[in-house]
Amino acid sequence: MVRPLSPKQQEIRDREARILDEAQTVLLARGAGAVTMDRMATAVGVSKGTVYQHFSSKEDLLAAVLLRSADIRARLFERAASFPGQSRERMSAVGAAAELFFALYPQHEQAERAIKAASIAEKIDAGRAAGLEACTFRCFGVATRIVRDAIASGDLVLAPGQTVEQVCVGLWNLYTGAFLMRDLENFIDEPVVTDPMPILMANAQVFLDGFGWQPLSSAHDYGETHQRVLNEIFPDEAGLAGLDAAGGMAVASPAGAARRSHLD
Amino acid sequence: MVRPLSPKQQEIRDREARILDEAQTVLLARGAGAVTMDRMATAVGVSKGTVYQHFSSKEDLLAAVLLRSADIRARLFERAASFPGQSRERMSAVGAAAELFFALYPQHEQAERAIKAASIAEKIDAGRAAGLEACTFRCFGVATRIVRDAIASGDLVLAPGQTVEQVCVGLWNLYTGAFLMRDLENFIDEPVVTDPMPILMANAQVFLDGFGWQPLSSAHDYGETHQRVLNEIFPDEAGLAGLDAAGGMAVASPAGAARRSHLD
DNA sequence: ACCTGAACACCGTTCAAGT
DNA sequence: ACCTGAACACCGTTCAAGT
Repeated sequence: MVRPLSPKQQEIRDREARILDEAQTVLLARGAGAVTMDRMATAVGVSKGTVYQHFSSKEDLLAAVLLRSADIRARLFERAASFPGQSRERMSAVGAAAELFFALYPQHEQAERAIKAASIAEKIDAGRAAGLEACTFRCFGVATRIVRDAIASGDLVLAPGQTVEQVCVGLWNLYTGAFLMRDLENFIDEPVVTDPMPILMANAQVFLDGFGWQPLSSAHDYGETHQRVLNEIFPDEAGLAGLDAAGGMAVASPAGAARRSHLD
Repeated sequence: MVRPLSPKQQEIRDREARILDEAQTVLLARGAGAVTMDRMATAVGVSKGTVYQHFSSKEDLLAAVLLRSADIRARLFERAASFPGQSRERMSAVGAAAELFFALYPQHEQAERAIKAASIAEKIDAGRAAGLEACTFRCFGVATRIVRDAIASGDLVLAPGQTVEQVCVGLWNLYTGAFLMRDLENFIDEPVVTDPMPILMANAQVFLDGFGWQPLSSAHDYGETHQRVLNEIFPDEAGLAGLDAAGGMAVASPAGAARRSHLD
């Protein structure tokens, strides 16, 4: 494994990275529909046939792009879980990681959905598909361990019939639902909702309150925890994402979230 | 308005309905990607040009299909809200309506997302686009009124900073997140989650518990309410959807939901 | 006035011909 | 062994020519 690559191998490796970078850029800027094999080929200065030597289909190329960001997400989750604090603060830190990831890669969820809908599995390299699933598992694994810690420490007592999985799935659904609502707003003149993101932060806490996970949001300021997570764990990423880790108004506290709506 | 249509007008109307039916069928069976203008034209026995006299683009055609089902969803919500019972039971009835709709039109959310992502608004008839938004507003309106009733009756007391909109958005996010997770499972060999739907029912109740909406799920069997809603309000639709309104095992109670997972 | 189907542009994918 | 670009199939969209 330590053997250096031949110049040829190195060139091929570089080219693959350049294709991935280009695809990532176009994906973020203009969506999965704008990632065409032609565009990738000319942008990188090779022929279409060469692109197909790296990726067996357009879906496979997108899967490769998503694999990189899915791995980043899993790392963000893992780092968030290391936040020193009570179990519920650590889960909130994972929530902050999820928002951070969405701010950095808003197209991820949508694109993953698109390639899965469009492709009979054979179009995607099996290793890549497995890798993508593995990243999701890592994210669920992080959350699962925090819930277990909470139970072990007595912060959380599940009612009969409630499961660890249920807590994780609920949070996941709440977040993905909000993210998807958020990027739907891009295409609508009159948005249905004021701004989904601060509402999401507040609702995640309401959900955990529903399980009786201590300390309840009435007894602890999770908006402040969120701020500390950005400052202490993700200072660089929060800056990149424009989330202003320096504190202040940029991130609303749950209590201040969602003040008005044209439905009220 | 009472004037009868000329035979020609009638023929055109019929043809439009047949195109919509065909598109609906293909959408449900094989997804938005399989709805091609060619297929629609030959299925209905006209030329492609004629299809374009009815719909200005593929996205416009899909929007017309979605408009019909969006209207059905809004009606389901409105009927659910008429369930005779306490405010939280009525909100649970709306949840049942949402699940029913998803069972009947699993492609709806996904397809609405697809046309909005793919189209610079001009590709969709303005009236249709407005109609689609109006249906979403009707759904939020139903939920908003129930939350207001709950506050008026004292069943729900919002904490400072919490809003009516927040409750509705949270439920909407939880449901759409679960639905999207559910139909992602179709494309994966090893699903991440046992079965998202019973977990969703349980989590919606946890979320409402988090607001302290009375009676809490510990004091009332909302699984039974769900069953009654299907039996009394939606007997026909539940049959169509295969949800077995007759009661029994087909719909899990929150307490019985989500018993095992390979992460546990 | 309405309908048809050929024609065009675009994109994913393949492969014979080059080096 | 690797790369190229012409060629093919498919799909959305348009429009000149028919009725």
